[in-house]
Amino acid sequence: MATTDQERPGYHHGNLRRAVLDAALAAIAESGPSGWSLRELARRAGVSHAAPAHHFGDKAGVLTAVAAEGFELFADSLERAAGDPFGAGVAYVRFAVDHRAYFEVMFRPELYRADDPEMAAARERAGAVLAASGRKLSPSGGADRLSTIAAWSLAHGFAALWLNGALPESRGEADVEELARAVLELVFARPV
Amino acid sequence: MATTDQERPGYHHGNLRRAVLDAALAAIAESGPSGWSLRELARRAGVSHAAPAHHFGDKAGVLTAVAAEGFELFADSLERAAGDPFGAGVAYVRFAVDHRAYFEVMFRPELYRADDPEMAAARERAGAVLAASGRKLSPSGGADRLSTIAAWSLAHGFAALWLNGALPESRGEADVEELARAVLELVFARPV
DNA sequence: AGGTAATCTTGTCAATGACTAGATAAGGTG
DNA sequence: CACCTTATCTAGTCATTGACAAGATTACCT
Repeated sequence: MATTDQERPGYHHGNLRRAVLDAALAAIAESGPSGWSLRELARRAGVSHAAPAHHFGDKAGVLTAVAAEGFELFADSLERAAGDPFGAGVAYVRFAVDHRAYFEVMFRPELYRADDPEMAAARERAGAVLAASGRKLSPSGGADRLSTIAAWSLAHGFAALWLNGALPESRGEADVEELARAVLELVFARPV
Repeated sequence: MATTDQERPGYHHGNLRRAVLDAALAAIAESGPSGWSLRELARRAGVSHAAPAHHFGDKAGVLTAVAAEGFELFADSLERAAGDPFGAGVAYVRFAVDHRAYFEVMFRPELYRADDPEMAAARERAGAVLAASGRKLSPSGGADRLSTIAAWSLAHGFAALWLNGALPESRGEADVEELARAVLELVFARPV
């Protein structure tokens, strides 16, 4: 998200892969994961319309790279919040809001190549961190899987509803993190 | 979802609007809300490539109609399940799974005209039914709004994760309704 | 019967995704 | 330094698409 447009001297861009990814993230943030064209990314990066294909193959390739990078960043965020159990839930929501472009791609596998190895590895890393955080919510045995699903669904649903504007609160000046934490505590602040 | 392809005698289709909607629903179920073209819908309905435009204007118009119809059916489903409080949550998830094509459009307002009056009315009806169901979960005063958001987030998140295959359970032979009910009861089967 | 509006067709245009062939540069090896 | 291999990028092409315009056909109403 840094080196998008700089003077490009010669034939070779130097960092086209990064530039296209950044252009894609900007475009997704502006108009969703489908509201842009490969050729537009090429224009933004100042290269010919077919240049991005060399790095990503096709449009799905760009989105695969976005998802892979997204899951890496997501895992990092969740890890940093591994302290308290609510922290992971809050971090989940915060990531969705702060890195909306990544988030909107990550959980829409029909947009990209879900069998991409690099992407799958990143996704599994995030999944592992998530599962570890979930386990802290219910040290009891037995209902573990259920309460993990519950916590995940709660965080994911809140994030999704917030992002698509279904919650009236998201159109006011409410603070996402505050509200998310309140909801999580309401549900999980008792022994489960 | 009935009169898709029948012998079309003359110049006029007779029920093109319905036919295009059904074709859209089938196409969405097969390849998502963006994996098809207006012209393909026209081909499926057996009309010229520009015929659907008369009824829907453009692609967003088709998706607006899908969303409107979806919210109507959704409200119906929720109303039928208004008996027990968990029923609404289960019905939420069941609708998402049984009417996936509708659901995948409804909560993606960037795909259609979110200010369409007919669509907004249907959405608000569904919202009202949902709020009424949520109120039954917490007869207590005070935390009402929070627990409504929690219940909604839980059901929505579970449905979303199930649909996009993020839950390993959704790839096995697990029963959605059973699992959804278990999760809902785990979270809300105690005084809130 | 006649007119009006709704419905559908044909034709068109710029934009797009995907592909091909070829040009240019970078890096290593001798 | 010359050479070669490979990565990177450009230019050109094609079928498809969304959107629009103009005109043909039909239904409906009086």
